[in-house]
Amino acid sequence: MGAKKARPVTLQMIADQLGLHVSTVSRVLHAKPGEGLRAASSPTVERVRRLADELGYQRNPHAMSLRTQRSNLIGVLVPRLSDVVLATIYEGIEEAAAEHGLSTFVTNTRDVPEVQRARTEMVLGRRVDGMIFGDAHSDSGFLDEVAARGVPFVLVNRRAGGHPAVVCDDYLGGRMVAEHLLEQGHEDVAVVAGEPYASTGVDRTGGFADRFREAGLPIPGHRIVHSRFDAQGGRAGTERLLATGPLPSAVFVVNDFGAIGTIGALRDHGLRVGADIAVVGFNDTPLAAELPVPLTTVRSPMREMGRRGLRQLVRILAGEQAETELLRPELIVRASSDPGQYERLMAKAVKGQG
Amino acid sequence: MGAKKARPVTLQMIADQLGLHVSTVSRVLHAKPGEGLRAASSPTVERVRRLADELGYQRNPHAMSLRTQRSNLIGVLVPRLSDVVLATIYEGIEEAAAEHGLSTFVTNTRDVPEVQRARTEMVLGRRVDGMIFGDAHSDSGFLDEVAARGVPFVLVNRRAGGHPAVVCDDYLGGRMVAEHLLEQGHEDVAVVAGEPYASTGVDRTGGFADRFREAGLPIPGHRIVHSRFDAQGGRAGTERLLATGPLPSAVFVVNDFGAIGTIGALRDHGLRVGADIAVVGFNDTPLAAELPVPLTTVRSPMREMGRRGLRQLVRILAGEQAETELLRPELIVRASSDPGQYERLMAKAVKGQG
DNA sequence: CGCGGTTACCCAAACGTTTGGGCCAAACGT
DNA sequence: ACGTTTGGCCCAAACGTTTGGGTAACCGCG
Repeated sequence: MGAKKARPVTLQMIADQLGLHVSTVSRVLHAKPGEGLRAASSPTVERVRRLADELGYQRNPHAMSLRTQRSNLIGVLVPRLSDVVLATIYEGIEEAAAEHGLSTFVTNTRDVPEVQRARTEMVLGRRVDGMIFGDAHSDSGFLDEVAARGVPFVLVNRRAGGHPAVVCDDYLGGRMVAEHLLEQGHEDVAVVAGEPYASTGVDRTGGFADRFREAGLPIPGHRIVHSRFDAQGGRAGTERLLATGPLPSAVFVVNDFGAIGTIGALRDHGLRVGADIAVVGFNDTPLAAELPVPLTTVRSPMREMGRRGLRQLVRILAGEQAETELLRPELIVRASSDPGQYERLMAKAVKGQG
Repeated sequence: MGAKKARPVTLQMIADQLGLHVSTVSRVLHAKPGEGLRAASSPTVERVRRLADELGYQRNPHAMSLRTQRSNLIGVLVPRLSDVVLATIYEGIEEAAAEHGLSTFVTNTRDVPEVQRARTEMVLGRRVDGMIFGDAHSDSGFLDEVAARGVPFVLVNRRAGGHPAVVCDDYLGGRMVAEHLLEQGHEDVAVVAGEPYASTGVDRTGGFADRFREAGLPIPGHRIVHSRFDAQGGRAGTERLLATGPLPSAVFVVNDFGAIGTIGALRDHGLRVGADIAVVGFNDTPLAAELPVPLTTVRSPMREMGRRGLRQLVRILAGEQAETELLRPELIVRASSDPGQYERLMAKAVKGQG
């Protein structure tokens, strides 16, 4: 392998080759249109530009960051990237970051407070310009501390303590689900509400419960259980629901992956989702539509949330005021809670078999 | 907001406060055990250490990288983080990186060659010490170019062109699936083989097909279709399979998410997975077990793959020889391809209903 | 011809580290 | 007593940029 480790080309090299001073080259290549006017004559500019990309010049970001005290780096904390919701939000963040010439730095905290602290320090140690937290805990004084230290940041997906955030209107989403189930005539419903420290689950549950209360059907406490946000969590939560009292006619799981666990648990109990019991999820994860009984769910604009989160952070970095954004959710009704669709599904199935 | 943006503490500040020279402080704080012995007297060392963490000193990574020409940064390219397989691998990478004092830098390429190139340049522009590719295309001269430039890298998940890689033994995994289906007496099987440029799908299909050929049951070409690696891809591939010729008795989908699409398509055709047709996936994604009819699949050590990938890269960076690793897969038989389990499932269901 | 204003540059300091080489004094060896 | 070691530190250069401040040459103008 003739793998030469050629020393990268620097401004100095370009300057020497052209008989110019390094500062001139710097201005020619990097000065913003507004200020670099008197940098060099246009033939010189031409020569510099040509040589620069002939040699494949790439600015050394470390030198630049050192000098300017700005790294163009953003730190992103998420509970876990293997959660498709956060992964998708991150895709949005990264996309938008690239458009702004920023790079991102993402790390998993598993929703463990000590890890959040440790990773935050680590990321800050990397001298990022700002942070995006996708793992905010609503109780968290931690974020207040971070804010007090003057670190610019925004929250995405979950809100907390009035810090600038870009989230889905989870409360509204919850109400939409309630509205839908009420229309279907459900009166005895249950909620698998997710982790109590995450605003997502709490708000969704809140909107849902409020709407039912308004309909004169308040949801009793034992019909609301907390659980982890994954399939195992949904399964465990559902088992607890099934263990206490009679079967509800519908269950709202605040997250699609949880809903899959719920579906598994119901199946184990011999219950047919869509027929014996309605199930509704949240997020409209790609596989919701592909499940054997397609899942009713609320579509939240995940990628857009990431994009806007980054945009807000950029505004903060520019010294502007950030504003919390509430993105609009959309209810997607499928067979898991719609007898009409369920019927058609089964009809097709029977025909296919015959 | 009393958000003071205190200038971070530097070696210089510590040195001044202690009446020492900055180089002494540097050696005290950062010299490796072997070489820093004669750096300072132990009382001095004590004083420096104490003051450093009293002031909360954090080494400036940009200055350090600039000086040492080493960034302790690793660039990671994946097709998409919203694919739980890659996300999990990345979790492993990140975990291991943290243990080695490295930070990672991950970005999505959507398997689009131009994006791969562009992102690679971008990441290299950030002066990473090495790269991990999770999106290798088997045809790719691109990786050869990268190697020729002397960039240290390893591949994970997919192998290509003899470059150092850490992958699951996909060929063996495919054989295991074939073995299992042969035991169940299947003679007419089909494969949804994924993207032709990804070694994962190709190898899995290869192992599967070889085993069937050895059993005297070669798989005809029209029984193997290519498709994207997600649910939509699985669905589309399956539709094509169903459109051509009689129903196979089993279908091997080289990826769990694809399998979900397959299940959706079969359901639309009125076919009961596990009864009318067997389905097998790959990767043992968390939801495979939770599906209404639990999915037989091959467990691949994804997180471990990430960890080992990073370890190999570290070895390369240390000047050692990297070696390609083949991780052992494990067959997980569930109801989607096991009549016994399927029976029990249905029995429970009926009992639950009664 | 002197003068103000451009134009087209150069200079040098600074950002915070790391690191090879000094230097001085004390301890040691003979 | 006199070299030699070694402990404990300091010096200064270097990494590649950015940026506020020159300055020399030239132009137009009165």
